[in-house]
Amino acid sequence: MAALLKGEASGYDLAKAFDATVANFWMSTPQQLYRELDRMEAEGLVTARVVEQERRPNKRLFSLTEAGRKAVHAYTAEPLGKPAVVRDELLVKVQCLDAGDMEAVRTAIAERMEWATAKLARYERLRQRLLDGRSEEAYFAEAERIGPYLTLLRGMSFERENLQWGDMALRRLEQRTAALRADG
Amino acid sequence: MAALLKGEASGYDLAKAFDATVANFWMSTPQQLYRELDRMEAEGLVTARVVEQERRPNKRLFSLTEAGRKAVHAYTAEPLGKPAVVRDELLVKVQCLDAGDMEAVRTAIAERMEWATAKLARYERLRQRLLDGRSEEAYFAEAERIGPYLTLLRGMSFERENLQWGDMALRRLEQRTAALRADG
DNA sequence: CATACCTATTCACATTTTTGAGTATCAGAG
DNA sequence: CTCTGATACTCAAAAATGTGAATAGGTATG
Repeated sequence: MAALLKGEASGYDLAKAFDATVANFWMSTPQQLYRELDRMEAEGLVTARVVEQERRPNKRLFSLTEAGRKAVHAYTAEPLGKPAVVRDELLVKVQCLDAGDMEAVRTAIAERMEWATAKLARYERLRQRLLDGRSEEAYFAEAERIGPYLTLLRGMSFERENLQWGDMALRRLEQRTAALRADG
Repeated sequence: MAALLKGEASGYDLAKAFDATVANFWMSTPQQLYRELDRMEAEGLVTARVVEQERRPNKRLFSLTEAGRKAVHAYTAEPLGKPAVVRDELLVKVQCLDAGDMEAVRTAIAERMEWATAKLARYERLRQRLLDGRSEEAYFAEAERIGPYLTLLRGMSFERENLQWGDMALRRLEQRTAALRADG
């Protein structure tokens, strides 16, 4: 979770930033964040600074300590435990499609595609903001941090794949129902 | 979990079949399977049939009941709760790459690529087994069940994307270290 | 003939994740 | 002036998941 601390931020800020940037490969609820932050504070990896706000509830701004920075470094160095965890209900439905409600599955795929389109658009906006007018080449050469950009690209390619696959699947299903109808 | 019951099978069989076919979008431990099977038996969605084996421990063969079949149908019809859950440690490391151990992250990406290659090969073998000599066109037209084939294709495109992205990322990182060295 | 791994399942426990609410303040809409 | 919604958290409890080992016979390897 230390992944998200590249600047000072409140738990609330993080929860939102999460959605925008890392939701792609890691999901989380606010509760989890706060718990982790508390834990990390106890371990001395982050420090909290309470900011009194006149017209808002107080918030705690967290920042990485030297120890935290080291922990991040150590984390990246250690071998990765598991390859990846994917859990996609849509694909479960597609898997049982032949014994299930074909029409509903089709709708579900279409919905997923819409959703992917929207996400792709958001990613693209974020990407343009990161690039800030520069070419990708220039960005990779100049930018301070390229990690987030690389993960963003992975998220984009994932959503594009979703779209392509969905398109293919819908076409195939249509062909099939047409063929089956013709067959009797 | 009802997703995997298209034929009679023991818990052990399922656990293995899982790895081969659905591990792609759903992960599970044996315990979870057995627990779910017990639960589903209690709910009447599956029936168990004990098979005595001379030279092996006895096993219970499960099959879907009519109620189970209906439950599957109902499941595919209901709207999907969450889009998907991805949780990839590699991308977390890539995200912190700039504050972490660049060399280690590079190794991790390379490892992931090897792993993806292996997985792709297994998927391809499975695909050939499903096609069984037929063309894809023919398969979609004739086959009894196309759901598993569609999810398999999704798994394959996912791994291919992993490879492409990894390749790109490694190239960029190399370029960058070269550029930074030249810069001082 | 010892060793290790495969079948087939179960148990107990630990950890994680999710769910759903509760607290409190302020801004803007109607 | 009330109501909704955003900010900024916290708590308790349930549900799901994962860990690690125990059991117990069989089969293949050296």
